[in-house]
Amino acid sequence: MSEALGNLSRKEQVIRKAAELFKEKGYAAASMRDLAQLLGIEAASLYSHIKSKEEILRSLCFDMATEFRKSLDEVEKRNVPASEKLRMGIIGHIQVMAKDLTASAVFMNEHRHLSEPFLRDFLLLRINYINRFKKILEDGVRAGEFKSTIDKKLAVMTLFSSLNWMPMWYDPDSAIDPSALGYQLADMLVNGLKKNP
Amino acid sequence: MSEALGNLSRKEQVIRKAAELFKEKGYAAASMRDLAQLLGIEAASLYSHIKSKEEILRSLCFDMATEFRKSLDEVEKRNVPASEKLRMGIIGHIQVMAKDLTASAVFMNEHRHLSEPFLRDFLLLRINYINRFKKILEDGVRAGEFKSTIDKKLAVMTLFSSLNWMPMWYDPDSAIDPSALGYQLADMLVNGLKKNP
DNA sequence: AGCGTTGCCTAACATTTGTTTGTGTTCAGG
DNA sequence: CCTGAACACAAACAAATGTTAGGCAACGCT
Repeated sequence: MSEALGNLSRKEQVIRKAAELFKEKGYAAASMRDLAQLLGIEAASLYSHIKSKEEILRSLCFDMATEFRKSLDEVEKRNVPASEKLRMGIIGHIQVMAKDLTASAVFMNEHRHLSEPFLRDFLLLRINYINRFKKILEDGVRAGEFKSTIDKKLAVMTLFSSLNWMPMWYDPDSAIDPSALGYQLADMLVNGLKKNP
Repeated sequence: MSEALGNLSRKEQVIRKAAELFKEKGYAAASMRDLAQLLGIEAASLYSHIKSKEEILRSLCFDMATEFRKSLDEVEKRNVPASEKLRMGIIGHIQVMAKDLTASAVFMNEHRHLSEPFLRDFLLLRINYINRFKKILEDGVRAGEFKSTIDKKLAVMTLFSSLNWMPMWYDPDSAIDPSALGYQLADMLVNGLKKNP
C-alpha cells in the first residue's frame, strides 16, 4: 500500500473539489454526480477514492477542527495579558481560515449534516474551542482589561459570528490581505468602531 | 374567495412549521414528507395549501427582507449623528430578528436555494440593505465619529456577520432579553470590548 | 336541501439520490 | 513479461425526492 502520496494526490483532489461544491450548493444539494462531473469522471468512479459522501464531509470538518485547536494551543502557551491573547487568538483563527477558505466555509455551514456519532464529536470539539476563548474573555474581565457590563456569552458568540462568516465574503484577491484582515478584525472587536478621543 | 383569513390560518401554519424544519435540517435536506409528518398529514395534502416547496422558502425570505427594509426606513428618517444611527439600525435589525427567530435563521442560511430569478431579486434587496448601512458608516467616518483606519467593507461585513448569526445561538428564554441584546451588541461593535479608561 | 370551499386521503408518476458490482485499461516495479 | 495497484467505466439497485390526479368527507352559506 503506497498510501503515502498515491492516495493523497487523487483522493485529496476529490475532496478539494467536493469542498468547492459543498460550499457553493450546500452539502445536501450537492450530488455525487455533480462532483463527478466537476472532476470529469463518472459518479461511480468516485468510490475508488472515497468510501462515502459523508466521509468527505467528515475529513473536511475534522481536519479544520484540528487546525483551529492547534492554533489556539500556541496562543495559550504565551504569557501575555488577556486582551493580547484575545487578539492573537483572533488573528490565529483568521489565518487558519485564510489557509483554506473553502474548507472553512464547509466547516461552519455544513457540519450539521454529519451523522451520529460524528456530529456529537464535532460539536464537543467546537464547544471546547469556544469555551477556551470564553475563558480568555473572563480572565480579561477579572484583570480589568475588558468591560464587565457585557454578557459573556453574547460577547463570545458575537466574536465567533464575525470570524466564521469571513469565508463567505472575503475575496483573497482583494486589497486587504489575510494578516491585515486579522489585525483589523481584532482591533474592531476589541476597541470598537468609535474613534478613541 | 375568502383568502383574507381562510388561507392565512392553515397556510401560515404550514409555512411556520416549514420554517422550523428548514432551520433545523436545512432546506435541501428537509423533505415534504418530513414536513407533512410534523403537521400530522400526508405529503400530498400540503399542496392544497402551497404551490411548491420553493414557494414556502420564497415567502419566508422575502417577508423577512421586507421587515428589515421597513426597520431601516424608520432609522434613516431620524436626524441624529451617524454613530447613533448605526446603533439604532443594529437594534432595529435585532428586533426584527427577535420577532421571528426561526424565519430569520432560514432567511440568512437557506436563501441560496432560491431559484432564478428570485435569487437574483433577493440578493439585490440584500446588497441594497447592506449598502445603506455602509453609507451610515461612511457618514460616520466623514463626521469624525468613526475611525478611518478600518476597511469599510470589512467593518460592514463583520457587523452583519455578528447580527446574522444571532438566531443560531440566541435562546429567547435566556436571561438577556432581545432589546437588551440589541443594546449590548450595538455597544460592543461601536465601543469594543475594552474598558474605556 | 344544495352548493362551494376547505382539508385531507390514496395511488401513482418521473427523477434523482447514494452506492455496489463487475469489468476494463494503463502503467510502474519485480 | 508478469503482477498488482490505480483509475475509470457501464449497468444497475433500492430508496427517497417533489409533485399531480382524482376522490371523499365535513363544514358554513344561501
